[in-house]
Amino acid sequence: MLKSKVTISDVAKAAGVSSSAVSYALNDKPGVSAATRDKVLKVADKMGWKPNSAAKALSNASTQSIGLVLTYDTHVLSVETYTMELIAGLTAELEAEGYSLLVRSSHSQQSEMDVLKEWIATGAVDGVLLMNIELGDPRVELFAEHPEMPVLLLCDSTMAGGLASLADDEQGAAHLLVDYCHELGHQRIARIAGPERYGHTFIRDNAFMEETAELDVQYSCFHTNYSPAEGQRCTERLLSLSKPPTAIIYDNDVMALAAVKAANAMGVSVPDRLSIISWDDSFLCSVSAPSITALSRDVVTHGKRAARMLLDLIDGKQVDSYTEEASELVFRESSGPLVG
Amino acid sequence: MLKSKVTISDVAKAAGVSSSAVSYALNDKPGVSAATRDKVLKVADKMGWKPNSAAKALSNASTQSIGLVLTYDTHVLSVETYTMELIAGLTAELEAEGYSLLVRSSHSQQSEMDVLKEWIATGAVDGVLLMNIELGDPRVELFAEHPEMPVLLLCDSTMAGGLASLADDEQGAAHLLVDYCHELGHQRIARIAGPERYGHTFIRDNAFMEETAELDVQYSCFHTNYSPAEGQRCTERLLSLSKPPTAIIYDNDVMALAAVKAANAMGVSVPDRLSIISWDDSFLCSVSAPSITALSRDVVTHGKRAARMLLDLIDGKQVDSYTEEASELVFRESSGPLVG
DNA sequence: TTGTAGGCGTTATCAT
DNA sequence: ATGATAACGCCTACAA
Repeated sequence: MLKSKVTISDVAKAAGVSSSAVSYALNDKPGVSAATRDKVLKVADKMGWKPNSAAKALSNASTQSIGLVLTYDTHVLSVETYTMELIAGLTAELEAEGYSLLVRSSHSQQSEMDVLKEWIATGAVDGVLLMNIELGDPRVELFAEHPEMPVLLLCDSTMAGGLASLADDEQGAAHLLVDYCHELGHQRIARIAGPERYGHTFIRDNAFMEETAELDVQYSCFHTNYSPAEGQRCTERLLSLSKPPTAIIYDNDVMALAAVKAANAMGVSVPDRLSIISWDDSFLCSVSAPSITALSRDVVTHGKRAARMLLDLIDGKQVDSYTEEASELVFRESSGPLVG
Repeated sequence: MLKSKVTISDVAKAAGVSSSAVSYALNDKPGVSAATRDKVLKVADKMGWKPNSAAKALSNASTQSIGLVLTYDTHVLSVETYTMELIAGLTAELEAEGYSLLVRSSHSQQSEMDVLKEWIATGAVDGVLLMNIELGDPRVELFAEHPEMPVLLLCDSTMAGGLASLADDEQGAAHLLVDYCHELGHQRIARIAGPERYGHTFIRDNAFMEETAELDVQYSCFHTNYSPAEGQRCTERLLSLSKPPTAIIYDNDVMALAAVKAANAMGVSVPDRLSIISWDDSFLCSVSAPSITALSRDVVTHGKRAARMLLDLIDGKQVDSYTEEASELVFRESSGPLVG
């Protein structure tokens, strides 16, 4: 029966060696003979020794954990699966290194800053992951001032202020989407975007303007708070125009779903008169009727890569900012050429 | 400019007092005069002192965190929002106490056990939350053997082996569902359940058998892996019977959604010929066409209560097992009396 | 009321 | 190669 409090000096006593010999043996470090190492390992195993994380952290300054602050309100969390998939990817990759994910939630930007400052000051985590970077985000400046705390930003490198970042290929995605609409013959396309303050919205906005200008396609854009209600409202507004767009791209899936309903209610048939495309793919897109064409990205893999990069940063390795391969478009029933 | 490494003795030196005086002052403990306390607090604040979490943990045996192991595979995580909502509730409640949620993932029951044993042995967390309890779950025994580690089980108290638990009112929910179907005039009802090994499936099975027997309603049940594919398959099988059920209850929403499609494909109109009800409510149920009647529970609040109970356990308070109020049924388009 | 000293478990620095 | 010993930062008897 293993007692739960076996210390390194207990093992040392039992094995008849010093505690430093035990430490070397258990950490696979030189400075101890093979015979001693074997004996120590055997004894430690039999006694059920496990390293005390607090003591290790105190002496090492290594907590074996990375920090993530959740800022989404619960309404969004109960609709979107992005964060959960990201966490799944993160923890899966961290698991292999024995790392944990330390999660805190915050109800405001200020309280998130407080948590981050606390982490920096107390060393409660070995590294930090930042998501939903905004334009002029104070978090970027905070970590720029504290290079001792490894940090990875999930955003375009142009917004990372020189810090390491991991981004989706928004430019490539915009190209894919606009090209697809253009090939289907759509001349007026619109986009219902997320909040303007988010960095990735900004990047998408630029990319879309460029791509549509290139192909000489008419383009308009509304910004929303990602809610189905706003998705519906903007869709109705666009469809009421004398020359409504014939293809609309939505920055998330719930707005696209709301749009399908709105179009139906207005008697605009999808996809014959209107193509609806979602920037985010999810189960919702495939079960919707009609099912929704969507840009699919592998969020779990994204999370794994983020964890890998952050672990490398913690290891002191050189880590270059990275952009994921362009997502792929999953063709479903909600999009097609104009009919009639 | 605050340096990030301010220790308690730095503050003591600056304030011209001893380190113990500083400790007392900062922790609001007696043993120091009001004047000294004020001075210490002022100096500590000016120097930007923050307690080093590792040192605190080492001397206190308190890590200010609770542990949660994610075992769901990524496929399930990308479809269900339950876990994310639970995490949102947990972290929201923990936030107030300055606690964090420590998340690990595991790919097997064995690896989850390893993580839990590690937590118990190293004291990496102050308490543990266990979800998806199975019949004869080894985790229950593990924590029964380690009463020094506070633990809360999200399951019926009958499966908790004497440990503290927080449960949904499955009995009440079953009563609600069966009663509703019976009042609509359904005489043959079926249930497409989750995996038989889960404790809550077991509890639901029993409750359903009792409730249907009570009202003399014919009842049959299939167990699945929660996937839409199995939801579809079981639905088709049931609808092919010479005397098919006229109401089917699904243990989760994605199966209910798949069922709507399956019924449509077989020419069985919903709800005129078949009522479809989901045990779990989510955004999916409201956007489905037809929208799906569902049992709605507030998972975020559930998570908050779980965190509260676990914090109380950590505080050494007496915590009684608790069962949430029965969920409520949200009436939508997929259910109704038999027509024709 | 105050300060000193010892312990928490580990790692790192010295001697031997 | 090995074994004392000193950090790491905090808390808490205990002594002054």
